[in-house]
Amino acid sequence: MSSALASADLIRHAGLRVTDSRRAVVDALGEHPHASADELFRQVSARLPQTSLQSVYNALADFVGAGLARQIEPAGRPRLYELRVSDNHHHLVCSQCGKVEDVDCVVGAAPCLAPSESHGFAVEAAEVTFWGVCPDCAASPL
Amino acid sequence: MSSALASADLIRHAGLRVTDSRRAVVDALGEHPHASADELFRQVSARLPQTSLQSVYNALADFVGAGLARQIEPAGRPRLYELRVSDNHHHLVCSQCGKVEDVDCVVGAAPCLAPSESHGFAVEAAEVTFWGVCPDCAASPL
DNA sequence: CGTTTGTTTTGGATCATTCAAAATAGCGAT
DNA sequence: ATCGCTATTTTGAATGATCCAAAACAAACG
Repeated sequence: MSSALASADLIRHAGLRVTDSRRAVVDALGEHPHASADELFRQVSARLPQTSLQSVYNALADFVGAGLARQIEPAGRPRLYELRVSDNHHHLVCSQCGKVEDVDCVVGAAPCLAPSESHGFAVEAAEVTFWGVCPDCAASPL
Repeated sequence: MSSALASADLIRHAGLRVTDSRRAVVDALGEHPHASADELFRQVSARLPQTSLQSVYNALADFVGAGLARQIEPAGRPRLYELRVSDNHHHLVCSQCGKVEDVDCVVGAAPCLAPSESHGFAVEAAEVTFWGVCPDCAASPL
């Protein structure tokens, strides 16, 4: 398997020490993009039972700090993490089940980065969240 | 003063009973758009000391339910409330001090509502948050 | 003015996240 | 291979924002 090596390299190249729990978190994130700390903890626990939730939080914070992961925070939901960091994409969230899909930047280049009035702010980023109902939830009315 | 009357009307027309604390919350929201429950509680307490934080939460939840107020939730910050509900505008948040400004819908009508791929979702809304540094924070480096 | 029903209060619970100190383990140098 | 330095993990507890539920209270209608 090359994925074990790959995750180690990702971590090392980010300037972090390679540990079992960090590898497990990276792997879990690869299999479950848009997962919460808690979901990742459950995934990691399956293979590395001694890992603590706190370690998952630590790893995620380190990854975000090192630019290896990004976090998103849909309103009213726990923070989610993803490995896709190199591009500026947005998210589509199911308002019923919380499922998240990636959405490429909407209108071409960077109109996302141009509010009509900037109130003197030095605008650094624009975050777009689309809310809707996913196919599964549309099919099974509550 | 007409504002006391105005807030009562707003509340009544939303189908809610008019109470001192609700009026106080509406008034505080008028003076402090984009305020958190806690900030509003402090404002309200100044004039109505017996009011509880829970009542402010209750009032805000009722307002949101009745379409009188809207809530926004900038990542990593407590929920904020605003009375401006009739239009679909967005927000510009200072990443340092948290100050929030309104921004009218960016690209004209509703391109905000058109993600490039919708993954089969029935898209209902788009939420845009611009992050930047406000003039005050730019002037006074930490 | 009394009744009904919605609202407020009080006190506590919950969830996600963070803090801090002690124990442990990478990994570069020996 | 081992040492030692320092980063990381663990453990246990704390925090902040929000919500829940039952009892006391009050607005609005007749």
